[in-house]
Amino acid sequence: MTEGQVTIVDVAATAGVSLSTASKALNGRDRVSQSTRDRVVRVAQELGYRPNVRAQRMRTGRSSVVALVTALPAQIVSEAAHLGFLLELSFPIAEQCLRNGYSMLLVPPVSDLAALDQLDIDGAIVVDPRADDPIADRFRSRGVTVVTVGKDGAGAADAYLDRGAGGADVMLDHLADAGARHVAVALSRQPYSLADSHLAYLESRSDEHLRVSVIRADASAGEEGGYVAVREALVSDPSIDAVYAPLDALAAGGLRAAVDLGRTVPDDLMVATNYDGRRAALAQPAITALDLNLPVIGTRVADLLLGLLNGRQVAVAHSPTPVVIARASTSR
Amino acid sequence: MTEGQVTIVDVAATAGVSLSTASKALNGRDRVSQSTRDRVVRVAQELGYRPNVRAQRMRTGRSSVVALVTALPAQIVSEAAHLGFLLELSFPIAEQCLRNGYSMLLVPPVSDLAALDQLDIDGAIVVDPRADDPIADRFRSRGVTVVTVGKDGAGAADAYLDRGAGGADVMLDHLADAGARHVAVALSRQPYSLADSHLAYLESRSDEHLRVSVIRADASAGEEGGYVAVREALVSDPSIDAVYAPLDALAAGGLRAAVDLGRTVPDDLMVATNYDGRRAALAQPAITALDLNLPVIGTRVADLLLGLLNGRQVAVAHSPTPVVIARASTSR
DNA sequence: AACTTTTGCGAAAACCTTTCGCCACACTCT
DNA sequence: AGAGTGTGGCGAAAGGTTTTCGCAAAAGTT
Repeated sequence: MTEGQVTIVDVAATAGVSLSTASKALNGRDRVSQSTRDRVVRVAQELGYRPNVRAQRMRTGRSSVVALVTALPAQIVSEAAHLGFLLELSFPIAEQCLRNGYSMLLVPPVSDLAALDQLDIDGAIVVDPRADDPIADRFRSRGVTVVTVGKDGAGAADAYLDRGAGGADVMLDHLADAGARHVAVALSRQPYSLADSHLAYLESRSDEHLRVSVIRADASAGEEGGYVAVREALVSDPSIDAVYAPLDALAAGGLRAAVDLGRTVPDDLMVATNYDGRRAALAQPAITALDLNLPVIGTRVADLLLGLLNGRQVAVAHSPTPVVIARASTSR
Repeated sequence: MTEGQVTIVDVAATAGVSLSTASKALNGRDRVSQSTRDRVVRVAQELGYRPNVRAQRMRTGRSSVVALVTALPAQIVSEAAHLGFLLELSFPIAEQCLRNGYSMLLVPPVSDLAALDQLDIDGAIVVDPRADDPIADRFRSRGVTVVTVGKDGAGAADAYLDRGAGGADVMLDHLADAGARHVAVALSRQPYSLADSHLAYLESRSDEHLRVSVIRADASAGEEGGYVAVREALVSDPSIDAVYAPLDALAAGGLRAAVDLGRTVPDDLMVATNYDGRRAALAQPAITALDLNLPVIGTRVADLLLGLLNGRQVAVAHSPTPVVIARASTSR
C-alpha cells in the first residue's frame, strides 16, 4: 500500500539529532535552539512526516475527541423531532470542536452501555439527561468529562447548559396573550431533564389569569401517544382551550385529536410545541413553535466542554431565550 | 480523580497467569484452556478491568472509527440545504456503524486539509466528491479507506455509491408529464460529483418532446445566486417554461426571480428541486422536490465502507430511485 | 579565576496492549 | 522406548510518541 510510515525516528536520524530533541522541536515544547528547530522542521517537511495520532494519544492520554450522545431512548428520538433537534445541534458543536482541534463523534442512542467504553474520548455532551443519568455516570467513571444540555439534577455531570424553563415560560406567555385561559401541557411519561424543568416551572406558574394542568402521554408511541392523551384530556375537561406539547409528535397528535373531536384550531383550541421542525411547520393548520436558536446552544455547550477540557473552571452556561414563531394554530 | 486504572497486568497478576495468556483469554483469540479462560474473565470482571482503547488501537493499528465529511465548500454547505442532506445522512450511518462496532465522526467542511490528518480513522465517507477529490486523496495517502457518496470520476476512492442521474431523470420525466417543453436546469458553477452526473445525463436527454438547457449559478451566494442566474435566463429565452435547480437555494432564488418578472408559478413557469427541505416545503408556492430516501442511502454507503474494512470485496452500490414529491410549483 | 546559572541536547522510561516464537508437557503411534 | 503431534502457557518484542531527568557546555557573576 503506502511505503512504511516515516516516523519521528527517521526525522531525528536525518536531521542528526536525538529522538527527544526532534519531538521537542516539532512540538515547540521545550527549549531547543532556533537553528536545530528549523532544521528538524524542515526535514520533517521534506520527509513528509505525519505524527502517528494513535501513538500520541497512547502517550498523552488525550484523544481530542468528544462525543455527542442523547440520553433519550431510541424510540422517542425517532418518533419525536428529537432527532432533528440533535442533528441541528450537532453541526455547530462539530464546527466549534474542529476549530479548537477536537473532533466530534455522533453517537446514536445505545441500548448497551458497555458500548460506550469503546469510545476513545476526552469529553462527552449528553443531551437531555435523566436524573442520575447512567450514560453520564458511565463516562465519568472512566474519567471522561461530561457536560449536559439541560440541567442535570443530581449533579452527574461536570457542568451543564441550563435551559431554564426550556421555553415553557415564553410559550405560556404567548398563549396567555393569545387569549388562552386553561392550558393543558402534554409531557412525556418517560422522565428526562427538560420535562422536569418544564414541570418545575409549571408548578409555580398557575395563577388567576391562566390555569395550567399537566397531562401525560406515551411519547414512544409518537403521534398516536399524543392523540390518545389529548383526546382523553379534552373529553374529560372541556375548559381546556390550549394544548402545549413540547415534543412535536405529541402536538401533532393532539392537533389531530382536537380536529377529530370537532374542535376548530385555533378558535376552539390553540396548539403549540417547542421544536420547530417540519411537523410543526407543515401541519394543517401550522403549529406555533419556538425558535430555540440551536446553533447558539450548540456553540455554547461546546465551549463549556472545551473550556473544561482545557482546565478552565466553568460550571454552567445558559441557553438564549427562545422566540415564539407564531403560526395559525395560536392566532385567533 | 479515579484510582489508577486497572490494567491487564493487574488482571494477569491476580489471576496468576502471564500477560499474554490474560490477553488471549480476554479476547478469545488463541488457544487457552477453558478453566484459565473462565478464571481470567472472572478476575477481570471483579477488578472492573476495562481495556485501554488507546493502547489497543496503538497496537492493532485499527481505530474502529469512520469519518463522514463533505467535499463541498463550507459556503455551499451552509447556503444550500446540503447541511440538511448531510445531517439526515449522518444518523443512519452512525447507527449502522455503531451496530458493527464502529463509531462515526462528523466532520464539518474544512479549509485546511492538514486538519484531516488529526483524525484517527480507519475509513471515511466523502459526500459529493469532486473529480480527483483532494480530501479523498489525502485520506488514501494515509491508508484510510475511502467511500464516496456520488460517483467518483477519477477513481480516487476505494468504492462509491452510485446515485445515477441523481434524480434528474425522475424529475425531468415529472416535468415533461406536467407539460413542460423547455426546462432550464440550474447547476452550481463550482463542480461537484452530483452536478457532473446531472450534466452527463442531461446531455443525452434533450429530445423532441423536451428541450433541456443548462444555466450556471453561483451557489456560494445562496438564493441570490439562483435569483440572478434564473432571472437572466428567463429574460434572454422566453421559451423556458420550467426551472429545475437541484440545489434548493437556487430553486428558491429562481422562484423569486420568476415572481418578480411577473411569471406565475406553476402556470407560466414550473419550479423543481432535489432536496426536500424546509425551503422547498415552505416556499410560496411550495416547490416540488424529491424523496431521496436518505436513510437507505446512508445505510448502504455505511455497509459499503464497513464491508471494505472487514475485507470484503465490494466496489459499488446503488442508491434507491428517488420519488417525486409533487407540490404546487409543478401542478397546473 | 572560581563559582553559579542557563541552555541545548540525549538516554531512557512510560503509556498498555497484542503477537510471535518457543518450551514443556502429555499423549499417540510405530 | 523413541519419534512425532498437539496443546497450554510464558517471555519478550514491538508499536511511535512524549516526557522526565541528567549531563555537559556555554554564559554570566562575584
